Amino acid sequence: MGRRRQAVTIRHVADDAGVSLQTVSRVINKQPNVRPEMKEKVQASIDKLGYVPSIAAQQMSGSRSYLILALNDRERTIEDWRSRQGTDWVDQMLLGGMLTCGEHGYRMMVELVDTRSDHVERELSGAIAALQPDGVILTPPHSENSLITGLLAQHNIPFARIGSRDPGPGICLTMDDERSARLATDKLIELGHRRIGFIAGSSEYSLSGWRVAGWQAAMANAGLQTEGLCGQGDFGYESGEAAAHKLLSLPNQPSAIIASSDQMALATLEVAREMNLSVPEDLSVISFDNTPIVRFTNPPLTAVDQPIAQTISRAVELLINAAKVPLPNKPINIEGKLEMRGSIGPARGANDL
Amino acid sequence: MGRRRQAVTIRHVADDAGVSLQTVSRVINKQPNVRPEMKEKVQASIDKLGYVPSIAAQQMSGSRSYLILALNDRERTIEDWRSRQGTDWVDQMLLGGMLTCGEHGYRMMVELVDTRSDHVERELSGAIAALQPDGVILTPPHSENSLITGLLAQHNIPFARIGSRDPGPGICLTMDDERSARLATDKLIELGHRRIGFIAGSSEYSLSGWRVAGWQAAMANAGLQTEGLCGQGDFGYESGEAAAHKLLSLPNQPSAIIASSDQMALATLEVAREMNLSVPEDLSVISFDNTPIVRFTNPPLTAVDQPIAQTISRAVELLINAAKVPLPNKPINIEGKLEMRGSIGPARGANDL
DNA sequence: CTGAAAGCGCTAACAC
DNA sequence: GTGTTAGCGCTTTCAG
Repeated sequence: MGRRRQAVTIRHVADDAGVSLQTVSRVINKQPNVRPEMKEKVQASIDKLGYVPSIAAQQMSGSRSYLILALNDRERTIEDWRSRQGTDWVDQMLLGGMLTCGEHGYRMMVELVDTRSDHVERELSGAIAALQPDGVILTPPHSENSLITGLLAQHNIPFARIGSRDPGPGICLTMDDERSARLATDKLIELGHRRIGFIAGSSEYSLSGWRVAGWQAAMANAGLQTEGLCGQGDFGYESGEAAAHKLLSLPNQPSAIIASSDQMALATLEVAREMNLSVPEDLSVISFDNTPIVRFTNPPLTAVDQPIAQTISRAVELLINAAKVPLPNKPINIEGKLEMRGSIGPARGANDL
Repeated sequence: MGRRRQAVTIRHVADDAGVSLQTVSRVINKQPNVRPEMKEKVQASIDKLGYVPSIAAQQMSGSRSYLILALNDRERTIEDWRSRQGTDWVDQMLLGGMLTCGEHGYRMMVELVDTRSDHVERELSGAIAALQPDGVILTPPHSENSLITGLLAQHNIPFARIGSRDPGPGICLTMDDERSARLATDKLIELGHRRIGFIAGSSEYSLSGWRVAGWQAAMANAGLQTEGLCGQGDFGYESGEAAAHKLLSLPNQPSAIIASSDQMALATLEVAREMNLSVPEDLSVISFDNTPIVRFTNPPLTAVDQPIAQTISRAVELLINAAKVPLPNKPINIEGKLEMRGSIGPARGANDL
C-alpha cells in the first residue's frame, strides 16, 4: 500500500512562492504581519498547487485540530438506529453541525459514549487523547453528567451542553422547552379546551420538568386546574400508552393531551382509537419533537418542533469562537415552533367562543 | 485557552515501564519481536497511565490515520435531512460503519461532496489532504463517478463502492437488488397476481436497472407479460404519483405494484385511495427501502429491506483489512429481506389457487 | 514585517 | 529482541 505522504506541503508552497515556511503559515492562519503583496503571491501558489494543510500536522504542532466532537448516548442512539422509528436527532444534529463546521473549515465527528459510569471516563479520555477536539457538544443525558463535564473542563476543552441549564462550565443551550409547552397549551386553551392533560417524559432529563412547568404555567394563567392531569412517561411508546389510558379513563376526561414525545403522542392516538374517541373531534393531541413520523399518523400530529439543527449550529459557532471569545455564561435559548397539523381542533361545546 | 498537549505520551509510558519508545510502539501496534513479559510490563504501564496514542502523531509519522471516510452526495443528503421524510440512510450507515470502525479502533467520518464536477475534485482532494483517510466508502451516485474513483485510485486509497458493480478499482458491494426485486415479484405471483406493475427509480442509479431486471426475470419465469407495466420514476413522491396514476389507468389495470422506493410506494397508496382502490383488496403494493415511514402508512407497507448497516459494516472491514489483504475483485452482495406488512394480499379471484 | 530553529508524538529504518 | 536515529508537516518561539 505504500506510505501516503502529503502530496504538496507547506514547503512546496514556500518554494514556489519564494518565501519562507513561516510566511506561508501566516497566510494560511490569517495572521497579521504579512504584506498584502506577499499574501497574494502565497495565495496564488496555494491555489496553483492545490495545497491543503494537513490537519494532523497542524494538530501536532500544538495548534487546533479543527474538530468538533458530538457526544451522544451510546445505548439510546443505537437503539434509535436499530428500531428505525424515524427518530432523526442525529441527522438534524449533523445538518446543523456539519454544515456550520464546514463553513469554518472544521469537521464534526459523532462519538457514542456509554453512560455507565465505570466506562465513561475511560472512553471520553481516550477520545480526547486520540482526537484532541477543539470543542465538544454534549447531548442529553450527557449534558448533565458531571463526570463528563468535569473531565472536559479539566482538559480545558470548550463544550456545549444541549438541553441543560445547570450552572457550571460549558455553554448551555436549550430549545426553550417551557415556552414551547406554554405555546402548545395556550393554543389548546384558545381552542376552548379546559381539561388539558400532559404526559411527562423521563425525569432523568431536565427538559421533562421544564415542559411540565410550561404547561402548568399556561394552565394557571388561564385559571385552569392541572390536578391529576399529569401522567408520567419516559418518552417511549409503552409509557405513553399507559399514561394516556390513565388520563382518558378519568371520570372527568381531558379533551386534549400534550405528550412530551412523538412516540407517546403516537400511543395516545392509538389509545384514543381503542376507546372510540376520534381525533381531533373528541380529543386533541399535541406532541413534542416533530420527528418524521408525525406527518404519517392519522390524523397527522400537531407537534412542537425541536430546532435541533439550529441549536447545534449555534453551539458549533460558539465553540469555534471560544478560542478568541470566552463562552457566554448565560444559557442560550433557541425557540421551537408549533407545527400545526390535523390532530387538534376546537373543544366540544366551545363553538360559543 | 493554552495549548493542549498530549497529557501522557509514549515517552511517559516508556519511562514508566523502563523500556524504549520503540518497544512501546511495538506493543501498541501489536508488532512481533517483543517478549511476552516486556509486553505485559508495557501494557501495565499503558493501563496505569491511561495512555492512548495520538492519532495525529501516528498519522504524521507515516502510519495510519485510523479514519474511514464515508462520502455522501451533498445535495441529496441535505435535502433528506431538511425534508424530514424519515429517510435514514445516514443513520443506518453510521450504525453499521461507526460500530464496526469502533471495534477495530477506527473512526468513521461523514463527508458531503457535491457531484458538480468542477467542485468534486477540489473538495475530495482537500478532504484527502486534510484527513488522510485509510479508506473511503462511496455511496450512490458517487460510487460510479469516475472522477472520484480515479482520484482515490491515484492516491492509492482503498475504497468501497456501494450500489455499483462496474469494473474498476475499489471493492463493489451491492444489496443484491435484482434478487430482491425477484423475491418481491415472486411473492406477488404466489399470491395469485398476474398483472404486476413496476415503478422504476432514477436511471442515474445502476440499481434502478437491476431492480427492473429482477422483476422482469421473475415475471418471465412465471410466463407473465411485463409489456407496458413498467413506469418510470425518479425515487421521489411526485414521480411515483405520476407513474402510479398511469399504471392504474391502464385498461387492464395491474392488481399489484412494486415501487422502487418508499416515497413512490407512498404515492401509489395515495393514488389508489383517490381512485377508490383499497389496499390490499384491490391493489397490492410493495416498496423498496423499508425506511421508517413504511410502518406508519395505511396499511403499513410490505417492503424490501435494504441492509445498509450490514453492507457498510462489511465495507469497513474490507477497507481496514486492505492494508494486509488486497480488496477482492468480485462484487459482494448483501442480501435484503422482504418485510411483510399489510399492503399485500391475494389477488382477486385467486382463491382457487 | 520576515526568516531560522526547535520541537509536537509517533513510527520506519537501521543499529546493536 | 531491543534501542537509537531521523524525520513526518506544521506552528511556535525567537532573531533579524
